[in-house]
Amino acid sequence: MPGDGRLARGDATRRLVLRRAVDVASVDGLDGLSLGRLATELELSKSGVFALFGSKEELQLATIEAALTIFRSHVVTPASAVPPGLPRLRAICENWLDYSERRVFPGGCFFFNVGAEFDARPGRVHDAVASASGSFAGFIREACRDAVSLGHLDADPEVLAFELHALGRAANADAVLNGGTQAYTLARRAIGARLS
Amino acid sequence: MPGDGRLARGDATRRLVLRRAVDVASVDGLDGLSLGRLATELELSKSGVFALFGSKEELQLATIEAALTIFRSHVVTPASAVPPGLPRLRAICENWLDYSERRVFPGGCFFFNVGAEFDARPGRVHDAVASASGSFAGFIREACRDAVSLGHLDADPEVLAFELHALGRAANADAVLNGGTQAYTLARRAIGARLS
DNA sequence: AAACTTTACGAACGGTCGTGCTATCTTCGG
DNA sequence: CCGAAGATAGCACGACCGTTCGTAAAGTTT
Repeated sequence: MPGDGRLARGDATRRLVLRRAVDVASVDGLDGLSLGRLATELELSKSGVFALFGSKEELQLATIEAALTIFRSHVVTPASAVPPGLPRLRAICENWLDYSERRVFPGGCFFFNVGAEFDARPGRVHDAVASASGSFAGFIREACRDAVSLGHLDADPEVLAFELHALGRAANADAVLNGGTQAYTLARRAIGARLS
Repeated sequence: MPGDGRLARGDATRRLVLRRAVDVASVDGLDGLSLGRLATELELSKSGVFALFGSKEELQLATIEAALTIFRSHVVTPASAVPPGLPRLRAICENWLDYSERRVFPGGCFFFNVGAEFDARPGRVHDAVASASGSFAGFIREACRDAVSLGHLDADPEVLAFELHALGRAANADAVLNGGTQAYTLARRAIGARLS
């Protein structure tokens, strides 16, 4: 019986599909996702993939959720393990730049891409993206507040959080668009200047 | 005879189509552009619109070119008219934030959106977007170099240019995704701190 | 006025999209 | 060993996609 906490068998296929879906979406966007393409690439039937999610929108939402899990495991969770204040703030920035630079998603930061894709469209997908993005922004903000209230830094925490988030995203954008690693170098220098 | 420098008369329709195309693309992306949709909305025939450009890719490239003209007229050209150094640098930032905040394109900055859309895909559209984005980044960089060499500021001009560009784009991204104007306020505070 | 080019249209094409239905296959409790 | 239930496949649908072709007006040139 589903819903009793045990894994349904179909969860294996679901995971397989979602793993591919996040990679595809990071390059071609959540609109670039297509049931037929996923099915062909994974040698499944289109209707089988469809049945796993029930609608394209549900597939998109599940893809966001899957990407969020990966993002958290690379950036948020390890940073939460280091002491609050400046050390944690540094860890967040460095983990995020690594996450982008190592291309955990082949198209660069998943949420940067789908955020730009859905920023001006209404609907559940927009809301999910905005919520994920806002949650990470809040995480940075809290770390900045800690660093300031612990006396590690002297700055307006709201502005500082905005700056750090901005620098990371710009590095991702420039590096993916133009290739090379210069953008990460610039971002690290700017972040370093802000966190000293 | 075409190509002799005079305007073909079909340019009126072409302009009409492109004006709509940049608006559509700023919200739904260059892939979200469709010949049929443009034709329906403008009460033209699909084949007529198609014939104006010859292929969808050419339509996308022409749309980028049209957006570039609008962007320049709002941001680059007026800033070029103010004295080089710090005044021009301030003008660039303020013009850009205004351009984003006033929604010259309904989906926010056109090049932010299509940059994120095509950053990881190869092809002529990617190259055109990268070139446009890089050209504006170069414009900021030059203004930063001027400001430093004129003694208006003391900073690494490369890093400063990266920071300013990053802050603007982040303000656009956050404001379009979440609504409200708080992101612009934060960006203006951060930019003001950098330019004093 | 005749010849020709430009501009736009309408119909049709092969293809892919998301979405239903129906059937087959696997799995597992009784 | 059987039957129920879930997972997957096969097939068909209507809609929309970019593209092609033939053609009818409108404008220009001779």
